[in-house]
Amino acid sequence: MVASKNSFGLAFSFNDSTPERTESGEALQAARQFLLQQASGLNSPGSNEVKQSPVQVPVSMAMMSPQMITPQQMQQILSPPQLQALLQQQQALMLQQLQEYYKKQQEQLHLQLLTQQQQQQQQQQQQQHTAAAAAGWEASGKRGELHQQLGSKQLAFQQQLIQMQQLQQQHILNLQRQGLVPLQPTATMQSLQQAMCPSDLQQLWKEVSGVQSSEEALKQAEGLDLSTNGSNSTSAFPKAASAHIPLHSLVNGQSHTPKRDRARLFEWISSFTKADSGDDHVPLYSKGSQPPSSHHEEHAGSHPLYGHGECKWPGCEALCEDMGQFIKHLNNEHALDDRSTAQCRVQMQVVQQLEIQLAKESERLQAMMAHLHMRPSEPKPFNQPLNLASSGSLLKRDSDAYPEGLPHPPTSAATPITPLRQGPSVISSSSLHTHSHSHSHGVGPIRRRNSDKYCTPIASELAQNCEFYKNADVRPPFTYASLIRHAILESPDRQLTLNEIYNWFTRKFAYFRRNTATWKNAVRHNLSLHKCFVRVENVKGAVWTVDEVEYQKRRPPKMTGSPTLVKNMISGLGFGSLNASYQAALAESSLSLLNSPSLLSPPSAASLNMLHVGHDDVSSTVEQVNSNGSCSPTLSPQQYSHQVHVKEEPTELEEDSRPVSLLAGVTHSLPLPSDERDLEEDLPTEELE
DNA sequence: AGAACCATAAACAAGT
DNA sequence: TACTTGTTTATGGTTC
Repeated sequence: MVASKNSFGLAFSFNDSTPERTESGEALQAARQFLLQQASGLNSPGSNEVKQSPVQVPVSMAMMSPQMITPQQMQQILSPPQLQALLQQQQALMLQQLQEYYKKQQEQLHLQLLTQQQQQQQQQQQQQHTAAAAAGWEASGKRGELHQQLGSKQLAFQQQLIQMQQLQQQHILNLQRQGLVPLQPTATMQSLQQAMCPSDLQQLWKEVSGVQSSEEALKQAEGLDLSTNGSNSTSAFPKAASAHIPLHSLVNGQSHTPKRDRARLFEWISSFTKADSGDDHVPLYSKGSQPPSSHHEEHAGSHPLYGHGECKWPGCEALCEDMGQFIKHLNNEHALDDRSTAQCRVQMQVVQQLEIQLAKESERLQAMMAHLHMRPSEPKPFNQPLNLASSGSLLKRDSDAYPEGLPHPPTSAATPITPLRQGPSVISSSSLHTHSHSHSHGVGPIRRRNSDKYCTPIASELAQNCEFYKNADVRPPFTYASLIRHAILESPDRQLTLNEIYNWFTRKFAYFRRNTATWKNAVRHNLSLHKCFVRVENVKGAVWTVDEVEYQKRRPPKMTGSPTLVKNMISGLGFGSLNASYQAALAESSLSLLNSPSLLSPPSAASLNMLHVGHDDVSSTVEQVNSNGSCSPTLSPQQYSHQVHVKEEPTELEEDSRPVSLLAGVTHSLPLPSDERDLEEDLPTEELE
């Protein structure tokens, strides 16, 4: 007997053979893959409903293989606004599928209950006849015995069912935590409630199952430990459902679980947990990577509980050759009894709980997006159609397609093939590179190549997204060495003290405002390790300079020219916990790689258009990012050709430069928060409205 | 499998 | 003494 507590605090227990595969990380990965599959598989056969989604994913994303992605890569390859765009698309997809899933479950419940109601009536009639014919004492005794056996089975089964439901729920929670599942209390919850009215279902259940309600089953059904997700929510949940059942009762009940049921349950659970371990299956659904709505049951004459030749009753999966056999199976194995009704109850509560959780996570997501300035550019719901890759307007879009004040969805190296919905890749400094935007996002050949020798991958990326990095806690897709070099070259004297480098990091990147010990150590480590960084003694101490020759001697990351790798990187998604270290290097190099005309036939990302072909931000100069953090064009560092000399006190001009809200546009300003929380508090809440 | 690269952690020393 | 700065080593992850 193993009682464990998962990462979400959901207490559940398994018998000895508990498949402990629901590691959250794997689940997240599976969820990401699922989302990507959904995003890229809109045209896959069978996804009839999803296919009609107005949300579309750019071909550049759809063509990518989702299996080999790393979320961190995705985060670093895609520019932040592109991440946002992709996220939104996938959120929309996920939302749709969630809704369909709920509808499906409701449908299943309803149909099953109706079926059982009929069967119940038949059984009652038969029992009446039997009781009349046989000795009343015998008949009732046997019935009671059978009932008891069934009840004990049910208890254990229900417990495991609950656990399974929790696993199921956790998958969704994971998705939600990742921000992959958009939760919009308004439209979403309305539609969900339309699809699933708890009171109606409860009433329906009462009508159908009023005869044999097992008290234990009820307790278990209602005893789901909902503390993790409903603890602080004002849930409209039935009061009984909020009563928590002690863990030991679950455990005790477990001991009565027949082995056969356990085995089946484990099989069923495995169908979810398999996805966690990297399978290309969807955790949310019992089989395959498509939502249930896209399977056979959609066909005429099909049954919501029947698909892939097997029964889809929770925990069953009995093989049924045809519909007739399935109906028989349904009536025999899933007749109206305590177990079935309890399962229905569980299912109802799971659905209800999901709704509650949906609302909560929706609020959280919106708060997160508000904090990150990731408001969708329009007042639009997530499932608002995004610009299509084939949209010709994209190719013509000028910077004024995004009026000032609106966030300019930036492009990034992640969209080498087709444009995303973004126009200029500038988030905040829309005026900085407008001249290049006008044509750069067009088809490949028009890219503005090296015309600006100050445009390096890191420089252009930072120039365009400096406000984003400044405010969003997103790890910049560059190596420490590149960032250090950039900081040094960006300084007027092309030299910085260590402390000034620190300040530059914290100034430019919200990400580096925490874990200071870690990244500062890394900075020092890089300064010492790389020959390209030269320490120059000074009157005031030591400053660090860059030896460009040495810097460019660095061996470029070997991923150059590997479309597969690039593809995999691009197809990544999410903000997982994968190794972020090498991702930066890869992303960094990919920036330049993607600049290759051969790979960028239709260059979509304006930022790409300014990239060098070098392996890194190899330009010996630095682009227009001003050292005061204003991202405004300034003198080229090359104009500061004088020799290294004593540096002045670190300029804190940046403290005065007010980060521009990505949402409000460049005209707005916010005080630079010393802490992300400050920023969050400062954010106008209506931005996400 | 190994090399190369990168990030992270940590120990250590010298200077302030 | 405490902190900063700088060096070095070790480890783990990734890709080619």
